[in-house]
Amino acid sequence: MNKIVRIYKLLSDETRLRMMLLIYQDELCICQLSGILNVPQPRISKYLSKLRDLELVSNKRVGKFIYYSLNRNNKVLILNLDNILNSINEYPKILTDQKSIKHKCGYIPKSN
Amino acid sequence: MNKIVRIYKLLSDETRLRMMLLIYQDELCICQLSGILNVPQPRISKYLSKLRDLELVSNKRVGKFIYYSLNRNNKVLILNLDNILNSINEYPKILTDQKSIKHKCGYIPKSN
DNA sequence: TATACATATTCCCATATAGGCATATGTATA
DNA sequence: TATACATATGCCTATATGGGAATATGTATA
Repeated sequence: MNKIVRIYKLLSDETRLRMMLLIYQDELCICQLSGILNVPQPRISKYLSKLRDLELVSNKRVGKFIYYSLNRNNKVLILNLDNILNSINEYPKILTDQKSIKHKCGYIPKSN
Repeated sequence: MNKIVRIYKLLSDETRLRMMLLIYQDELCICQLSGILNVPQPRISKYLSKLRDLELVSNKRVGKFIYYSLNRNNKVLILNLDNILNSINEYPKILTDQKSIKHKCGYIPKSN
């Protein structure tokens, strides 16, 4: 039960949850996440490292940037994120976050 | 997002999660939960009070005993508990807990 | 109404945790 | 190879949090 409990713990913080939803939809670099969520870079970096510990994210480097995205291999996580997205109208912040993804920072679309 | 985040927080502790699964299946009094989970009574009582804060449990008094059960009105909570029960074989502890419900303490079955 | 038992709450402390700041590491480019 | 920028990590502190022990509250019954 260790893993599932740790996943719930990661979900139990609003900013981190918003971040997870962002990289569930798109691959984003830390500077983008930092900008969208208005949170200092080291904090984003630490959040991501916790996700890495549980193998819930992948990243790829493109030049100076490292693009993070959420893995789809964990049922509990996906179940919960999908559930939120399906009721996105109940979560205005999430809606706003999703809208502010486009064209920021050094963003390079997925086609790369 | 406050409520959903608080629910994840409640789910993010193994003992509390086990307790929630128990009262999702049956109405149980605190002494039973204390016995099954091997956790002191005041702690169980505190766990339940957090669930009460979010209106996730109901209780009814029968003499000296107070029987608690989980409400079914919160989608996120039910989604996650059902998910665990559907994969119960991955969680041997939960399986054991469910089996140890019967005939303990002053248990009075639901027919009351 | 005294006693026993179930549950709730208060108080207190040890521990964990989050988050800031500084800095290290890695990469591109002038 | 020096500089600039993106990201990761280490260190430190304030704060939150969990949990224990004691005790209060509520109920039944002798």
